[in-house]
Amino acid sequence: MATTIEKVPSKPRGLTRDKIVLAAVQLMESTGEQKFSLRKLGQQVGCDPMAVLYHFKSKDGLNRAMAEWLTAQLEPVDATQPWALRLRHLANQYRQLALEYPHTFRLMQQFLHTGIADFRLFEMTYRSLHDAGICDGDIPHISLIWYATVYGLAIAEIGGMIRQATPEDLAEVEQLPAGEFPLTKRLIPLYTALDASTTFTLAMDMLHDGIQRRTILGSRPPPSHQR
Amino acid sequence: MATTIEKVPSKPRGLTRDKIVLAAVQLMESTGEQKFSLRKLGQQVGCDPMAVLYHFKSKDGLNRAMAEWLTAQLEPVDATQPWALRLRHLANQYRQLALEYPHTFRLMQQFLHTGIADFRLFEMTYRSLHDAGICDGDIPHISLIWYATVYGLAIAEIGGMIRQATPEDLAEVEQLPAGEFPLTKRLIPLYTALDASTTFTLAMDMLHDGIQRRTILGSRPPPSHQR
DNA sequence: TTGAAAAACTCTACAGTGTAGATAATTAAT
DNA sequence: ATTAATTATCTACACTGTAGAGTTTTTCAA
Repeated sequence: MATTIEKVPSKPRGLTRDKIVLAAVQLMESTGEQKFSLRKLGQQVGCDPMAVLYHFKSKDGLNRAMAEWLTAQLEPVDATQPWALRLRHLANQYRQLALEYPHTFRLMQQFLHTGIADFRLFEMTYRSLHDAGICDGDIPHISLIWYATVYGLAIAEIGGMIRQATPEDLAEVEQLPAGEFPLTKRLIPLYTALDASTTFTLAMDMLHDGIQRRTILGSRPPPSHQR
Repeated sequence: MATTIEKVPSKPRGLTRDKIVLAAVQLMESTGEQKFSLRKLGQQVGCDPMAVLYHFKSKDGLNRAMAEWLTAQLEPVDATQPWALRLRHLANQYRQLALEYPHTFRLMQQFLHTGIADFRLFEMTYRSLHDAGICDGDIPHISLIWYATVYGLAIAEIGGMIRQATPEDLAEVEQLPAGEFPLTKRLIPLYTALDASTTFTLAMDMLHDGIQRRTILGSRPPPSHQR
């Protein structure tokens, strides 16, 4: 069933897949996922809603194509740079993409295997980890961890988990019983000045340090988790 | 607008909120988010669909309550254990929850602030990080990173990103041009024996090692990221 | 016990959704 | 020019969340 190369059946005239996808992404970002609908999309691109459904078999198919488009926006990293810089650059691209297309980005969670663009990115990640000195046996685990972390951070940010505390947050914490939540009460003010990009950078630095530590040259004493 | 303590308006008879939420979670897990509907839920609990909407103001409100219920399933960690064990235990609980309620778990992403149950968990995390020796100024960043990572890993697993490679995957990679994807082709067989729980454990170990390294006692030479 | 206010629940209706199936318009190929 | 295929539209259907009015049930004071 392999989703190999789609044999483009020669598209004569009218609206192309690309135009529809682009309009779909724009609509998705301006209305949000809830309000998004095929009818509105059809109205936007000036065609019957069913035309959209002809090009992509279903709404699901359209969503997949949108995710694929997003993935394609990521540009390849410079292979001459040191591995850590490459991963940092790639991670930042993911974050930027999430911030620019927050609603569409969530689709990337669901449709991970969107096509060949993914393999391009995987290969880049594998290459970086290999250059870092990670042995083949560990690369699958670590590349998955890397992606899960980047996605997790990006979605935590656009989902509102990583954000500055609002006055409402402060008021809410204010009402908590002091005895049970001493640290929450002490720390909540620090959230008012939180910088999300700092959080992201710190997270990736910690992860990359951890990766380096798993290499032969990376650590003086072998890691030896205490358990 | 603080979501403080809901003043229960004395529920006389019939179906309680709890029963509805429980049935909703079960329905969500048996049908998936797409097929879930208020009408089916009403049929399941034996009442008019509008009764559900009376107790929770909207479908959104119901979803929030479901997320809240999930959060409440997490049991407090033993405060006498060392900090790393506590965090590990909590992380594993999250993972187990995600594996048991994959569809409902995704709602937790959207509705992070679900009530007081969250603060209980936050306080536990803060306490662990504090006991680890993290200074107050770093705790917000690191606790956010911790949650983003745990969520990211859990959702990557239930979303199918962290999984063993299928024969279809192998066939798909087989067709890639060898020149451009040497590592992908070399590594893909390793995915057939991938163990997701190992990946999860490794990720959390790396994160916790990184946390320990950020403490005063944790590292011989101060981290000093090479850039 | 009675009356009335409040709460809990149901009914009906409506605008909006994705999409199957038949139809029409356009393009390509012989 | 006549097919045949592709591309786009139209109609219809089952289904969705929910507003609003109506109905039942519970609570509680006189």
